[in-house]
Amino acid sequence: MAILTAHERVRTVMDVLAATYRGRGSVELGEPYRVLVSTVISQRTREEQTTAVSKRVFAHYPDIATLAAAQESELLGLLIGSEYREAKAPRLISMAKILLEKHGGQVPDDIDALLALPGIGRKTANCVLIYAFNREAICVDTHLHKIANRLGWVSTKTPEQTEKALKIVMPRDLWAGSNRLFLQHGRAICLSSALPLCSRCPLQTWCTYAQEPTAPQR
DNA sequence: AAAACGGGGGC
DNA sequence: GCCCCAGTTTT
Repeated sequence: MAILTAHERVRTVMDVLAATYRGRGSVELGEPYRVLVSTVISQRTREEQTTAVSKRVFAHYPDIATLAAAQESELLGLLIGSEYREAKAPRLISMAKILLEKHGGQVPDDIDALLALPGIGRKTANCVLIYAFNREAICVDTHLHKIANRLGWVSTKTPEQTEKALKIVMPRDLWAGSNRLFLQHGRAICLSSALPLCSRCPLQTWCTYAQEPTAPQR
């Protein structure tokens, strides 16, 4: 029996995920402004809420210039349903102003420029690189961090360490699509709580957590 | 590295 | 009422 490389093992598991969550493994590109803003809205926020809130926000502020000129109180109202909206509202407006003043009204496609924007951390910056600019990046959210550790692919404390470790273990062509795939799996099966639904999980045979559950990782 | 931030929806 | 959730920033 052939010995599988780490890349081959990871690919096998992600093929199963892609088959389980049809369509979730492919990357659909969007307009950079919309990707950036909807990704900020999505921070700590469920997908359904994100969709509804984003729709409202874009109806009022269709581009960077209109967002930069927004009244904070109005934006705050539109953001109801998105977590931490009181922090997000002023940051989104100041972000839009910075994009106008320092980036020629464009969303930068550079990780460091993105990280320098208010309210943009590593997770959001990588999401923008992936969904706005089709770059090969890994967007590590709580689900990917948790599941990569449970599967035994990495053994890391922070999302940044996970990103670095995954770039070694995961074949490059799977990086970008891993985001949606693991999000879907994390909210359906591999729950953050102490009781992930391992008995229903298609990855059991490859998973160290399913074989020996330990404290949940978030 | 850990704590603070902070609120809507589902049960 | 209680618990959970596509993070970022500050200590």
